[in-house]
Amino acid sequence: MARDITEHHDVIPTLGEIFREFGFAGTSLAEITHRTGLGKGSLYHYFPNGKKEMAEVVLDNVAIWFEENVFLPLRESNNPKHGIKVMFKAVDDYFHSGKRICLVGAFSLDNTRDQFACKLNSYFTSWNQALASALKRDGLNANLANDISEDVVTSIQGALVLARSQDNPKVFTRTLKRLKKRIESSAHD
Amino acid sequence: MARDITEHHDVIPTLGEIFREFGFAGTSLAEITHRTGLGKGSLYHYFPNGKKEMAEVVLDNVAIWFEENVFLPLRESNNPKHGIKVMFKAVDDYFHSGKRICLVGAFSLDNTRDQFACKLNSYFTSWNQALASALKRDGLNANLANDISEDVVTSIQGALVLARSQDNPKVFTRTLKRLKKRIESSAHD
DNA sequence: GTCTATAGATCGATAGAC
DNA sequence: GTCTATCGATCTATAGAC
Repeated sequence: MARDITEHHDVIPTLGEIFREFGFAGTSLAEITHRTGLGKGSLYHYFPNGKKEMAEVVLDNVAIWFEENVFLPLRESNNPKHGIKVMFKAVDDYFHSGKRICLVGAFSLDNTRDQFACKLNSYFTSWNQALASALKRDGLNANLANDISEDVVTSIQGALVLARSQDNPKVFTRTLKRLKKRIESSAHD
Repeated sequence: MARDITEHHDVIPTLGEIFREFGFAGTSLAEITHRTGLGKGSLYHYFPNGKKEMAEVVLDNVAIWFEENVFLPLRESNNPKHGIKVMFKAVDDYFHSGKRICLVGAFSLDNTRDQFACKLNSYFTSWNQALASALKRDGLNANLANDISEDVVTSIQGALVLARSQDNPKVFTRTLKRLKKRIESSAHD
């Protein structure tokens, strides 16, 4: 685990943005020293296991953010409809309305996946289960809730891919709108 | 453009699989020489511009495959319903029922995107337009056709991300099934 | 703690023999 | 055409001064 770097609390988000931009394999320590302003000595002081450990810390922080801002509201909101609304707002903010990619999705696609398999897996599993939980509490039967939940999480990931490939964030915002509608209309089935 | 390599027609698919496994930045010429059995001299003879040109040729081949096996049936099938059926079958085959990722999607996520922006963009645009065309000919109004088309292409990409991250191809096959149903039911609105 | 210097491996790409 | 040898750059990681 990385040492305490509370004095450099801004380093972790920066690392995240670098990994988003270059991918794991494409990120070099030279780029990291440049963007963080920290020399290699400092970086290895905080992250003795180097680049891999930096990525792990970043992924942990992503997980914490989603746990607090997305999964928890979905699981524990008294009003599940409100929890879902919170999710959509948080997701739209987090991904900058389609201009920012999902690090977990990006890491999932090539063989860097193998190094972080557990974290990547649990991110999507947690999201899926939390959303399904909210949908069930909202009155949907288990099968339909799981179905819609997988559909939503899947579509969000795909929309981030398309938005980036087309350089058009609106693909993402359109998808979010479509998904909200689908959830609303499914409640009346 | 790469020189004629008809005598090594099996090299391009191999290159594709390597890029799928390691990503563009993560693919080394050492790995390529190892997996293709060709020395660097041969590789640079066929691909004077090196790794980037190899990726371009691979992306071109992907585009050709989808044009022939997916986009063309969607656009020109006398029976649009049949064209859509062909699409789902071809997609399921191509992505090995969720065990194979989409190279275009993978290249879209990090900054390798910038080098291939045009090819990545046109892949998704062509798919979207071809599917929307089939849906319109099947009787849907333009707005709904575009909506569903974007939904389908997006969901397929997302499903490939999730299937890989969860190491569970069934996420992909479930998604295809869901999308087929959605298209069927939308025809009756 | 943070830096510079540098090791040691690997990178993409080229040269030139055959 | 295909290979080996090798260049110069860049990579991750470490060592050690301060």
